[in-house]
Amino acid sequence: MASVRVRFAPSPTGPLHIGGVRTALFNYLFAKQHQGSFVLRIEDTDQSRYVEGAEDYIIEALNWCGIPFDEGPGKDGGYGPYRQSERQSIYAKYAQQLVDEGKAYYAFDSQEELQSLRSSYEARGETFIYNWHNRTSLNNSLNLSDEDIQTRLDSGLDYVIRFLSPADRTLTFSDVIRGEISIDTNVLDDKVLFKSDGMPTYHLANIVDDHLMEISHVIRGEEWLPSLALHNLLYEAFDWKAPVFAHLPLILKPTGKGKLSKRDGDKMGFPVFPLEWKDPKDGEISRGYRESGYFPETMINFLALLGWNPGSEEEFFTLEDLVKSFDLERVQKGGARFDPDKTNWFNHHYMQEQDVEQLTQKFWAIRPELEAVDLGYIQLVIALVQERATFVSDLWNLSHFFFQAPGQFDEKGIRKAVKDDTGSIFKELSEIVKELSFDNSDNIRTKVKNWIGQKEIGFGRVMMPLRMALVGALQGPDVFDIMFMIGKDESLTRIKAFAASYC
RNA sequence: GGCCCGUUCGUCUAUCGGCUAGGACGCCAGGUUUUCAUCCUGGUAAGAGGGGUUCGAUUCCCCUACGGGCUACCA
Repeated sequence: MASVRVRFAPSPTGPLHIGGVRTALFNYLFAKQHQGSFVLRIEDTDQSRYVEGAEDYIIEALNWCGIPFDEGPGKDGGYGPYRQSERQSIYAKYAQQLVDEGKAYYAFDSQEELQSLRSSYEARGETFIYNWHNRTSLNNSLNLSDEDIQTRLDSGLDYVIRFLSPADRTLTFSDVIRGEISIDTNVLDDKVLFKSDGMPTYHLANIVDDHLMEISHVIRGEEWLPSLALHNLLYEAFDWKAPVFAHLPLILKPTGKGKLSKRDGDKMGFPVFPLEWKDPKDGEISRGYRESGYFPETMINFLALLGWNPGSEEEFFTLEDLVKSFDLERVQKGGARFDPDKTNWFNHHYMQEQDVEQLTQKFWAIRPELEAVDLGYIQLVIALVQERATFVSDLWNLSHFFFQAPGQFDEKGIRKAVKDDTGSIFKELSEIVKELSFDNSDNIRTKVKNWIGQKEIGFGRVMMPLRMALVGALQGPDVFDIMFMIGKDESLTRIKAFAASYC
């Protein structure tokens, strides 16, 4: 049995968006599951759309997600080079072969001519299609003598090579996800295979490279479905065995119409790119999942479940789990709306799985005010608030009072917590706390609770203002854990400061 | 407009002719937390419409509607 080889073939025209990441992920999973190879091929045949830095971005994004390629730029697996711009010399030969065999032809129509033809058709409410019904009246080699063709070629006239689409055939081909698809070749156009700038179009380069790179399965986005007929016809024309095809559904906007776009993220406040991206042209910055505090595990998990499901009720999948469970045939046919809420829910889950020590490091790294604080102390704090956080950036809001006295006090909390007798209660409480051993939080808890019990004033009368004094708001972990952490002196200081301002 | 693909709770989805249509996110309620969050429990909510086929259709077929993609010398 031939080995499995799949490829992810993005065009370096900008940052990779999460739809692209998912395509890469599904390719990766399929390859690993079959002990196959995951190839990265850069489809940069359109020089005008090339964007500086996009290729590096793609590679970094795959690495961050934990789905590195086995073969690709800088990682030769014997099928390189992996940038189509570096394979330019290969394509002309194949285009020429099709011309020689009468399966393709030279076309000399200028882009302006074609444009005006399209416009005039459109004005009549029709669509211009360059194919069997008009190719004999257009400016191409089908209508010229061999000498005329040669003269034109020799004169350096611009030309493209177009595929000669067959007429009156009904093509049927299969897709792993969608089953059988059929199409009438009469509606196909004579696609340009080779451009006048000497570069192949996507269609030619794609087929030639997939063949030469011995790609066994093509897993790509649904936007390529309409090209499947052409691609099959090309395999047939070259007499090559076509790979197995699988077309993935698209990722749609959370609300409204259409596929997910960069603008949706800006508008609704979530990233659509794995990594932050700065546009080299206008300097515009697009948010990235990494920079926004999402874990790679989150990315992988939510993308995997967008359009695929295991058939069980499990929701949490690591990359290793996915390699085992993934099944192309269980991929959804319809497009899936992206759900930012569920993505955050996944991140909360993976936050809980984070190693406390590493989490402490990450937290410490983004909070300059913690520079001089003992890491062991920070780690104890993190352990106390980790379950409440969704992002690393949440941690400060959840824990600042462990490191510094509250700078301001929540007004609503004050109204709720402070009563007429709060001042006298705090006075007495301070005396009690002064005598307490702060060896552990249980001791503080027991003693203070006993005292409240004896006083018969109700727990809320003490606990609420105490929390306000310590935290600055009616929130946070257990009050006695906080007291234990910040220590006796600091606890007393905060109680005193609070009493001075609010009692 | 033409071609192709699709259509189960608001969202992601299970169901491969026979169920009170299941789960998750969100939302709501209750419990825990004498706070907030987490967490736990419960609730809310769906088969686009119309025809067939069948003893029986969410499931198979057709039509319509709606959604999506493509329709470049872009990928």
